Amino acid sequence: MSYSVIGDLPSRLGERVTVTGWLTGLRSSGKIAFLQLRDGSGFVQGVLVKQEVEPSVFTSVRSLPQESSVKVTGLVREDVRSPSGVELGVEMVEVVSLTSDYPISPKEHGVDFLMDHRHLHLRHRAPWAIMRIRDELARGITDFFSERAFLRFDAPLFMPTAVEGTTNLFEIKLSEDEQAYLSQSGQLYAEAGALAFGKVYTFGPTFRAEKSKTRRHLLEFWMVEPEVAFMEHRENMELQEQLLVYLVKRVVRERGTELALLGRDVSKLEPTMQGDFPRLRYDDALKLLADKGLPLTWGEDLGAPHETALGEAFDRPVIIEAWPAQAKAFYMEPYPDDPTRVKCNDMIAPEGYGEIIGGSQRIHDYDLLVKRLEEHQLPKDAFAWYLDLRKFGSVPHAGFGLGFERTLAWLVGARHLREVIPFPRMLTRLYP
RNA sequence: UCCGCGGUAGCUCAGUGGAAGAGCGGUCGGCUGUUAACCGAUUGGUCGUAGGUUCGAAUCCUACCCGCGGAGCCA
Repeated sequence: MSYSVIGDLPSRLGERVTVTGWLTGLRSSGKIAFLQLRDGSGFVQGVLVKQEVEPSVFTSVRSLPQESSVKVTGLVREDVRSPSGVELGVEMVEVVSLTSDYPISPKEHGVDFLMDHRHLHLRHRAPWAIMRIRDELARGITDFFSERAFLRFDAPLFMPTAVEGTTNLFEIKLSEDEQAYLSQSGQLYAEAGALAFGKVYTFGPTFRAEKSKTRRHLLEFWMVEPEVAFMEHRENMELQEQLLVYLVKRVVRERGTELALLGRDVSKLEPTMQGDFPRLRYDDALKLLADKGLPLTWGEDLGAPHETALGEAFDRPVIIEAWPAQAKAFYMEPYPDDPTRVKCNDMIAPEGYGEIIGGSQRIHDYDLLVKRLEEHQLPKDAFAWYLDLRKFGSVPHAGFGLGFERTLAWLVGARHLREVIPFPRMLTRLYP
């Protein structure tokens, strides 16, 4: 026997089908029962009329608890009252497994309760819609780069040393006298990849041991890090903009049902689809912030309120470029006419979602990079291989890192990053 | 690490010194088109933990634990 998929039912009007899935809810009166069914591909309502089936079938179905697993056979028919336009006229219900005391009722629940039951919560509508959009976004990323002849290049997760300073790293004890750290960025390895393959990108998990308890932080999150040989600062920003435009267009086009289910106001994403992201130099950003009553001294990094203010000042992502060298990482290429600034940029999402991209042109001069390592008191031995990239056929190159969950949270309008990853890892959350 | 808020029924919460409550969920019954259905009945408690004040503490005080939001830092 072959089973049908709920998501396909609108195209199968008039057919007798059997769907497999779970009962998300049930309402009944003395003579009619409504079964809310879910199979992962979508949702459909089954209608069971008492006088059309065996009396015992009606009685047993009426008392099925929420989340019982079932196989339901019936006729697919049109109904204007259904959100998907179709419902299932139920003829037979086979119970696969009865459930009792399912903890998530169809009423309001708190965050902590839902996260304690995340393994079950994922079955419900909002997580369902978000995970389908997450999948679309991930495939959008691989398609975007694949279409542009980038090689997917997987960076290691165990690292011998820090990429940018030793704080905020999770330590892993390999043996009594050897330790490693969980990767906080695959960038350095992506640079090796760029010099081997021209255009590469990494896409994988990243770890930051920051004591941050905010809606914009996870201990474990996914990052996309493209790196391109012979690409410089300006092209780097163009690539970032193209990627964002592509991803937003794709998600809006392919996942409209899910965005609607989440109540996302898609009109807020339209400006982004037009491209043409505003670009501010760091100094201009400072002026804009001062006008908004958020003054900063030159050289300081932006704080959360500054980021929010900048993000809210525009209807699409805003790029902040040409930062003071002192506020940025050691590997960033300085401007030749002004070594106090580096060729880098952040991209800040609108609607208060904060920084979603950090990118830069990397230093390709051997001596300058050695000098920077010394200035930042980083161990030169550990970076010997990284210096080799500047010793053997060094070229200008650039890249960036895109925070996958932050981008996704913005697209779906999530209140917190923990909503957009299947099992969030936070300071206070390792279970389930 | 710091600042603010919170912890009462399975869930969401009210109760701020005088008899532990409501809605939802569960259970039983009713209802032929429900959309978080509705109606009736019923079930349900270590008031975060420990100590203190008081004739009397969910309520006031102290300490601790846990969670939520934010800051710093970052994507």
